[in-house]
Amino acid sequence: MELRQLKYFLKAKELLNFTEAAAALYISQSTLSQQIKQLEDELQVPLFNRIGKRITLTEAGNLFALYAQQSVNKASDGLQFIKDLNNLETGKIAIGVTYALRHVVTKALILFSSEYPKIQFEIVFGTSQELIHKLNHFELDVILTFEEIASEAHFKYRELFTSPMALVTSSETSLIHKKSISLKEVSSLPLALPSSGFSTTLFINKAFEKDNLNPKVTIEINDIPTLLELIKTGKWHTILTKTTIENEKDLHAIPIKGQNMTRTAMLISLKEVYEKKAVKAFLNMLMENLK
Amino acid sequence: MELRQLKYFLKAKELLNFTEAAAALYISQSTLSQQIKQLEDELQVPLFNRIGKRITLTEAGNLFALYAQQSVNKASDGLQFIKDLNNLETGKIAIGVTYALRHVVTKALILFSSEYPKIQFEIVFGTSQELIHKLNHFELDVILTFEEIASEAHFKYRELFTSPMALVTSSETSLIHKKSISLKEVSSLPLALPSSGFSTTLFINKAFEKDNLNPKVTIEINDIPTLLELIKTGKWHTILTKTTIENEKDLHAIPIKGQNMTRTAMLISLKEVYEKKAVKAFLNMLMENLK
DNA sequence: TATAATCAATCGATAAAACCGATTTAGGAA
DNA sequence: TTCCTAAATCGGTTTTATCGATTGATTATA
Repeated sequence: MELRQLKYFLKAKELLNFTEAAAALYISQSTLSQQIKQLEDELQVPLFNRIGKRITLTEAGNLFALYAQQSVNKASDGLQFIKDLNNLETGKIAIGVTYALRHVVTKALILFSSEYPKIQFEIVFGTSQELIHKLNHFELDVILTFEEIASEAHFKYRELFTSPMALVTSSETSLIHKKSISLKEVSSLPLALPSSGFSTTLFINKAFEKDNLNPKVTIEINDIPTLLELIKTGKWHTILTKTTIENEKDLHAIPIKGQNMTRTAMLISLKEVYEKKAVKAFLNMLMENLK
Repeated sequence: MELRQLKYFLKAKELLNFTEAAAALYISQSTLSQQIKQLEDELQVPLFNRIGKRITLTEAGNLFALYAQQSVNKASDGLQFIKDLNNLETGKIAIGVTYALRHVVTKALILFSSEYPKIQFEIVFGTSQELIHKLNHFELDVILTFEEIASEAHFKYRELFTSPMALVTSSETSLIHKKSISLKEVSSLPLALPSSGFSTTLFINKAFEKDNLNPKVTIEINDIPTLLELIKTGKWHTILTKTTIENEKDLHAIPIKGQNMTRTAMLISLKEVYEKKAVKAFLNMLMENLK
């Protein structure tokens, strides 16, 4: 039993005339006869009565038609659904973002959703490690994060922009007039940093180590909004990429001096996994929006 | 898109391993690869990600699988349904009966229903002409009636039994002691007959004509139960086949003398129309029951 | 009533395609 | 590295879907 045969049968049922049905199907009458016969052989029951040159449906034919129609419909529904998927009329995008890049995503998200309102989103915030783990387990389509120390062969990397590492401080402190600040100066300030799992912390700790500096880290915290809350009190300072506090009114970012004190924001996805049409479109819009 | 391909795809989806799926489907891995590829080409989207030697489902694959599964299911449901039909676990039998033969049908009906309780029945009582009309319009599978004057080529006839024409009279009348009665005697009695559309009436009127007799028909009526009601009063007599009043307690049948005074009960069906399994089984049981 | 037209079935031939085995390619394991 | 394994690819074979022509039978019509 094949969909082809079911379609032939349904057309023959509709027209109750093999010759016309064959014409409507763009096949020869001979072919139609044979395919119907084959279907009947498989079901071991005639679907049509052959009364002289006329045909009528048998009971079996009439009842079987219901199932045949549904089978054909489901298949064509599936085809239609895939087409919708390609036209961005359905589908889901799962994005992982490190907190530092949340503004980049939200801006693109708002724009994209107004153009393709039917596309669903799942946004996952987390550390780079967490997100990469999810990416490897096919739970995410793409992640937005800063460059990794070691690049992996099965990932596809797309650079977005660079952002300097910066001392983040309350707008109220006396530091805000400085154009830039050295790592040594930073190390003497009371610091509250993201937990060691965060890539920014990993990155900056390496820099301190290299310069043999001992920063005064009094707080480690794994939630950035809470961290920013603390910084706003003026009692602590922290170190983040400048992008992270782009839209924060009460905070100020002072770039840190040094050659390697900039980081590159990247898109990371799996090289060999088919990239959904919707994801492609979203990423294009996101990158376009950065220019 | 063919059911074959959908089945292949679903098996591959289930095992996530082309080699194993091919083995489970009793086809070569090469064939499976090709058929999946063909399906993907038609949908214009990959269903599987090929990550090294592993495969995983794409979003499209995962969503399409729902439709594929339903399409396959509907087709196999159809097949199963037809099998049930052949096993008499479903289906409908439409029988036309002339009133005279109702006991024959009801007896078989009760017996058959206890063996095949899932089979539906539609019983249509009517005159031979009415029933034959319905038979020709495929509204009935088979009819039970007495032999027709003219047999038609596109009908299939099966004889059941013969039954004498009889004068039917109330059990109270003085006639009940007679073993038989002549047509001439009958013609002198007050008669209530079925309407002229009934084959029994057509039949007996021809016999009267042949013998140049003028029967005293005071009532014609097209409903047999009402007719019998009238006969029970003893005021009238009627002429029916003996079978007609088989189970009537208050009535008595006296066979009419003469060579052609018996009628043959028959099954009539359409020659070139497929006879349902259920109908076959029912008619077998009916005929078996007459022995 | 003969004749023509029509329709489904059948036949033989052809083109299409499903399928297989062998080979290639490449990832993953030892 | 080398071996093992899984999917893709290639070339050839078998199967089958398809066609055109014909047959057989029914219906319409002249």
